[in-house]
Amino acid sequence: MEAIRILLVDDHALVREALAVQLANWVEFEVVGMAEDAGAGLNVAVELKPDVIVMDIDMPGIICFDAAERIKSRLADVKIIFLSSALHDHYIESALKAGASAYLHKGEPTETLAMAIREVAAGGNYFSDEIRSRIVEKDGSYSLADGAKLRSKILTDREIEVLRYLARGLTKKEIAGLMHLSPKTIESHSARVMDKLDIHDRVELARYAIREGLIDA
Amino acid sequence: MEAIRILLVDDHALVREALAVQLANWVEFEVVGMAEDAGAGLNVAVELKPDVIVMDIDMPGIICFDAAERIKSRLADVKIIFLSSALHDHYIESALKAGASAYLHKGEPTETLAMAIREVAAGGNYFSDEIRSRIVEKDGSYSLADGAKLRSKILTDREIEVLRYLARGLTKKEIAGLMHLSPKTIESHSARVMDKLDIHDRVELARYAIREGLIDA
DNA sequence: AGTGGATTGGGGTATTTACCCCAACCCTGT
DNA sequence: ACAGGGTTGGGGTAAATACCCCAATCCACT
Repeated sequence: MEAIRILLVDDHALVREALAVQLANWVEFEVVGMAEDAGAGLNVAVELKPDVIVMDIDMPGIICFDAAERIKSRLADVKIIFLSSALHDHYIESALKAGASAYLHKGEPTETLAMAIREVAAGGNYFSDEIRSRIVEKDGSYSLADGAKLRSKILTDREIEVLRYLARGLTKKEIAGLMHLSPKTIESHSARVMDKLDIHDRVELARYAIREGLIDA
Repeated sequence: MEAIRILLVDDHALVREALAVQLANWVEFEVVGMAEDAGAGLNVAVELKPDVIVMDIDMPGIICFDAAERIKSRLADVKIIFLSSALHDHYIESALKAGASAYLHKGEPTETLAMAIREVAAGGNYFSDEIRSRIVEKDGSYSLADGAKLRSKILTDREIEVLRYLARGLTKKEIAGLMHLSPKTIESHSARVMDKLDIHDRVELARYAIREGLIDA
């Protein structure tokens, strides 16, 4: 049996190395490369063509989902496993949209990660229990269940764009300038975002955006 | 030579186990226990009396500094090493006040952690370069340098209290009600906080409070 | 062809914020 | 005894926010 070739992506050298050593306990795994951010992960991935990419998401925004999507478009066969300490619906949804084969909590023991790797390498999926209860399968692809969608009420692209500016403390006038729109339009988007999220002031909005990983604190 | 007995505290099972395996590469280290949060760490520490405690700080507020302080008061000889992916002045200051012997960034390679462990076990200290530039030594104990203190300007108790409410999105009127004070007083505190921190809107204030661990996102 | 959602924008208003001024009071340290 | 910092509050103003109303455009879906 051939080894499952693994690429690790995590911005913490300590965690990265530690995971690599851990996975070396399984003879069927071979960690062929590591990268310290999603961008580097993309480059290394196309170069090494691993079977499975284990990608840590937590800190620096949503670029990892972006990178994952681009990786999948170039290497259709690669399986992506997301590791996270947060289980926000937005993360889960983005991961699923990016074509993740697995999503698991960092709190799980290494055995679970090993199982997930074997599972996805064989063409399957793995999702932690808390996540499985929030997603639905359809034609072999997964998406957020409606219940969860209601919780992470679906914001449109434009709304999310405005939300990110709002949550960084820009005034509506400033945002209007940046987006080449009327302040009144920003006002409209802002009001609809607040309505959808049932949030009624900017501070709560900012905290929401931080929790959902839309911006850093 | 006797082994250095180590206790690992990290809320991610994956990271915890991975670190343990990593440290097993050094014969002079013995990981005698692990805990998944600061509270459990306190209990395990008094039970096992390790030489060194490696404690991860990132997520759940400031309890770890609290726990660290209590551990130090019960086991004066134990050395505490903090791991963090953030280098906020408030964290550093809290860690130093709690009696940390080392503080290092998670981005460092495992060798650096090993070095730090050896160093503190021998009675020394270890701080990453970025940190060493921000702290000063005095009579064997360390504290934040004035420059850094200027950046994390010293807020009074009352100011911090008001800041925490402000950062949670309460209006000044609501805060005044909660604290049995005039809205004008809250206004005064708020203005002084913004002045000291050189922050000019509530959203930035909230993000500051979240970064500093004063509130959760 | 027509419905609906997304995007864009305007009018108006009440509340809240940020910022300026000022001044008591109390407590602590010299 | 006196200075200085912390805490408490007031008056006033300009800006920003939250929230209500409404409507034109455009694009996709059936």
